[in-house]
Amino acid sequence: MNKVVLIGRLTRDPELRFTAGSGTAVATFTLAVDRQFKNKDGQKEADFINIVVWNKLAELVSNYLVKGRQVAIAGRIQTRSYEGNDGQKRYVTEVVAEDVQFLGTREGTGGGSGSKFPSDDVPGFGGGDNDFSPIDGDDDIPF
Amino acid sequence: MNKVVLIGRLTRDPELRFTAGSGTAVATFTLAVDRQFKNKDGQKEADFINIVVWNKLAELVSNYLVKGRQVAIAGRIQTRSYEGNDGQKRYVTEVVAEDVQFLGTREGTGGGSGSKFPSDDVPGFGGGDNDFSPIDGDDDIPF
Amino acid sequence: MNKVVLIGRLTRDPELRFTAGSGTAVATFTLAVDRQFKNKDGQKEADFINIVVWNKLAELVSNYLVKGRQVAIAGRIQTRSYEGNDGQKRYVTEVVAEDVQFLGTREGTGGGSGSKFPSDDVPGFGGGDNDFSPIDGDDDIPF
Amino acid sequence: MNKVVLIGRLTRDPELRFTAGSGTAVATFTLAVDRQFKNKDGQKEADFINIVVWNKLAELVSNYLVKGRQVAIAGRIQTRSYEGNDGQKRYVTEVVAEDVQFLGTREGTGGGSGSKFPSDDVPGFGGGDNDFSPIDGDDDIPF
DNA sequence: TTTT
DNA sequence: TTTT
Repeated sequence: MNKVVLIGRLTRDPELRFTAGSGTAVATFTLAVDRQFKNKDGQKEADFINIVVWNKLAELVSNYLVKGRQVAIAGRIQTRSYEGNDGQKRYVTEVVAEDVQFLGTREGTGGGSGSKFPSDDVPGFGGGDNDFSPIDGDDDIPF
Repeated sequence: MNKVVLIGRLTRDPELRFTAGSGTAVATFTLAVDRQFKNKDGQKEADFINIVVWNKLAELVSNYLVKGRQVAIAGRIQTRSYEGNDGQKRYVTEVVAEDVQFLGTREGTGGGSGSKFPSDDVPGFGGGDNDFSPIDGDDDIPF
Repeated sequence: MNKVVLIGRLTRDPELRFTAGSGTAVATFTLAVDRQFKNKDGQKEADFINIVVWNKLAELVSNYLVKGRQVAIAGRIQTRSYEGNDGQKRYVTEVVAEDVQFLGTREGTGGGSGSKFPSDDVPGFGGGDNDFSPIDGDDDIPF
Repeated sequence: MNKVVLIGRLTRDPELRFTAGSGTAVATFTLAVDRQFKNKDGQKEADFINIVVWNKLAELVSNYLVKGRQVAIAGRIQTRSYEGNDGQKRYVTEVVAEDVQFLGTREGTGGGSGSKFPSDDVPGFGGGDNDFSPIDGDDDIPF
């Protein structure tokens, strides 16, 4: 059992890549998730959580999400390791998104890098309450 | 919104420390969480997720959990950064446990490092279905 | 372990009551949660889930939420039974909300019954990303 | 977004049925989920949550789970209505299980109705840490 | 109608 | 009795 639900805002536009082997689409971005309580200095803080999305959902995400956009994500925590430049083993913890629900509106985007948000006529994208199908990816990871 | 639920087994006995400032108890351990699907080579894999527990729950965890023990954890994902030995900024992602439910029995422990599991007479520890109160910690982190 | 996360819209304004014994505040409303997949007739459906909120969070909810407002809720499933008018035992399943995060903006409210949504000056209510503290209630239930 | 995670014990053996139309398998049972806190009388209470499982997972569940068995369930809350015997509309809230993870051991079963729990040799059933694939069902519901 |  |  490994279940995660997050609501936050993209800190940058998603990056879309494709695996070397099968050309599977992978999108990555970071989600800023506000903490529930202020810290001892009264500051509101956030956790910056790396998100990975596979397949068709990766393409949707990279087509329609931009920096500043608010989303809800359901998925699982995944850990990986890789060799650092210094030859040291590094460990990475990220969230593999299985569902992504767009929240808020074009107005709430925060500007980012130009509106890639679909018009209200795009089928299935009018309400900000879209929920995409589960995906999964087992390919070599291009990052 | 930042919610996590995990079921897995401790890869080692918990480590218990205390914050410099207020002496708040903090326990840390790693949870091996089996993946749902085998990889392309037919191997069962696991994610190794770092868990942090604060206050009274930290003491319970370090008193009663040992390597190999199965637990369910509810909490939230937290990210931190620190200066590496090489002066480089490193990022850490971990799960702050707010509830811990002990699962399985002494038999299922896998041995670990001697039985610290409480006898069935210890009030509130008989069934493997204990659920502890939420805790929170905002102190300086001693690790 | 009993954890729920929902995102949906209020089907009506919240109802606020107070327990007979201690005068504890309890708010109730129904959340329409869109299903992920259309049914066999191609219709989008929703689940209509009864929500119960206690204490200070009940008052916040009844002060600031109106019909049509989108929210994220974290909590737990609770079952109760009561005697029906016909003397039959009836069973109720509802979600006790422990956190409520307001989503969307005044514009997204759908009007409902007049704007009770707080102005952007109200401390802690500007962004639609407020998350309130856990609450709990063990009083006699006035509904 | 509609996500649920529960850990509890079956109050009875699962019931297996098949839809009229396509003969899809559906299993139902009730899960007793212990509450985290005792009530004002110091009693430990539980919530009794109805679970519905579809397709191949329904058959696994009905083959291997018995009354008393501890499981973790991930899924979603679903509401339905039906006509009561008195012609009145009744509302039902239940959890559609998408993953089921068996917990505990044969010893922890509580007997129920004879051991249907698979031997440790059955592939994929040795550890009590099996996690089955997501399923979904959209058929007419035979209950 | 409820489990350990 | 249901929301957008």
